[in-house]
Amino acid sequence: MNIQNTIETKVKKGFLTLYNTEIPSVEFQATRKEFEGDITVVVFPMLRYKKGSPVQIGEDLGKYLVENVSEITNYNVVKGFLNLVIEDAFYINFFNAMYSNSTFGFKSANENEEAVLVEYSSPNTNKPLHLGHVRNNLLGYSIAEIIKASGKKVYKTQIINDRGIHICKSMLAWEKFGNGETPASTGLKGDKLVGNYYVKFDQEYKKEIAQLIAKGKTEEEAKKQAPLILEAQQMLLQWETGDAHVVALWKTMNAWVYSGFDVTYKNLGVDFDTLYYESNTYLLGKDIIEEGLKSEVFYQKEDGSVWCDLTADGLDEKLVLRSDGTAVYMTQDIGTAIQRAKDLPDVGGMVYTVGNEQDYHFKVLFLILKKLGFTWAESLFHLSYGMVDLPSGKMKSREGTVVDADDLMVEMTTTAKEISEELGKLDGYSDAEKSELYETIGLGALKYFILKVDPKKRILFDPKSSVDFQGNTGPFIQYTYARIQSIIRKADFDYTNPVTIELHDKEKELLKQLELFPETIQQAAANYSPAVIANYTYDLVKEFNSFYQNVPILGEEAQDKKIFRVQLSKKVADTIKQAFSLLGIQVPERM
RNA sequence: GGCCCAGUAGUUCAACUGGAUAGAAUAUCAGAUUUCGGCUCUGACGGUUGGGGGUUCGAAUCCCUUCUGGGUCACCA
Repeated sequence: MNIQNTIETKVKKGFLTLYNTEIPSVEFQATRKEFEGDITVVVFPMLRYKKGSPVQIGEDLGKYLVENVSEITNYNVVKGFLNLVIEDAFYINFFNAMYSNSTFGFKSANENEEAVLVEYSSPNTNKPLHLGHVRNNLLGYSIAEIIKASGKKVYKTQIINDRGIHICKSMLAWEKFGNGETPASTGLKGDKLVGNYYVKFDQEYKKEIAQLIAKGKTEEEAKKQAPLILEAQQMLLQWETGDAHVVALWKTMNAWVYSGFDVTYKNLGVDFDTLYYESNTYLLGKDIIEEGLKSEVFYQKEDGSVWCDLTADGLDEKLVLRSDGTAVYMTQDIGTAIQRAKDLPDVGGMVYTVGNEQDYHFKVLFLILKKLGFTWAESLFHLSYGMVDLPSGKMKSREGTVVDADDLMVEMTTTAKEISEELGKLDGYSDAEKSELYETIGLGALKYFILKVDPKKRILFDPKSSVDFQGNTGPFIQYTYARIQSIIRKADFDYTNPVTIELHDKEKELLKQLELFPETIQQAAANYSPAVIANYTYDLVKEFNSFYQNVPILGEEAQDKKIFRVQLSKKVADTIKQAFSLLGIQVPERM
């Protein structure tokens, strides 16, 4: 069924027949546009097994293939590249086979295969989500969808960092300065309200520090002795001992934040299958330390602290338990990973979507889990991504230079509205339909802009000019989709049955691009890169636009060709939709 | 300072993981299309892949070295 596999087998056989030598594999690539042919065999690697002129070997193989593979009609050799021409019938058959397959390219989850857990988002509950979280969420959601489409069961999860000194800061500031404000009384989103008090704390704290310094303290002393920070620390202790008042306040304020996050997640279009709360997991991991000590993965220092020596692996020594017996971040993460493997027994691998500033942390975490001997520890992946910078520099939440996630989405939607109204093709759309459309376009632009870039690279985000609506952008692709829908609406004849025609060059190119979709999904999953999907989709759209410009569709006179072209257009539209669903981007019927 | 990541047209990004003359978009310029939606298409211009060595049939990709930018090296999370 796959032409490449067929050819590979034949090439191997041909090589054996011609030179009496076996070759383990054959290297392929798409034929460059300037040469005749559809698929290319690279001859150079074969020189290892049979010395000689690559051109001669190419000629011999080409001749053999034309004689022995019915689908190959012609060949030519350029340097060490053997270009093969595939007959139209092969592409037509391929098209007819996949035309009615609505999940073309997607593999359904194999029950026997291990599931993958994808963690993303994982916010603190003391402030709203910002642009950095947006990249995290989009990446995490998208990679989960891609892995799912590649044929694995996926669980989406996040760990909510709902406890700790940072939460106490917001709580304390609200108690002191809040006058009983609530989201209901202020009309603010819960996460925004709580975030304001986090900022408030910092402002007041700074004042206190300044006062103490004026009284002759050093900065370091002042930071440690300011009454507010002492109170916050006190509050954290009370929380840990289960103080009724503090716990009640904590629950109330966290509930506000969660309802705020829910709105943001819904607008972003992301979701989760399971949730973990740090307040439930922060004590995990200690018992593992005991076991690790017995199996000598860890060792104890004289003061009682426990360490893992990773110097043999080129890393440092890492603390896993404090001398007072309390846990550190690493302890928690070890415990949480193990807990998840217990909760979801079919999980065989985990993906952590976390920024690249934690590269070292995850390297250490994975190594420790391996040393502890967990089988799934071999399949852990840190989906590390670069920062999102603004033209004005880095985002700092305390300095108010963050781009808020909610504001950003509103801004994108507004821009989409302005542009769409200018072009005005929306007669007959209700206001509700219109605003839904603007959201589709605005978010499409944002998501595509962020996802088309390799995760590892940092992004410079200019809200004003970076998000374009032309060229390699989400709206450009959405537009192409909408235009195809327009054609389909106008196709008022029966085009359901398969036809056989002679292919136009543009049609053949489009079919080749469609054929790549399944392997593109696999590649994106293997590389943990939504960018692979984004770029594929863009290439498909470009190929379609070229076809659209050069070949009449509804205007074609020959009935069979007309039918085929409508089918082809429809399949392109379906594939765009499928591909975009992997990026979490919707497509409009009209725009 | 040690370790990690990035460096590709003016700009934003690619390059099937070592393959052909490094490709798109954008911007600029020139054209096509009274036609299925003028958010379309076709050209032109634009490159010492940060620099220098090496490995081989062949390097943006692998190795060494060097420069620039970022991150990280807490009994913080």
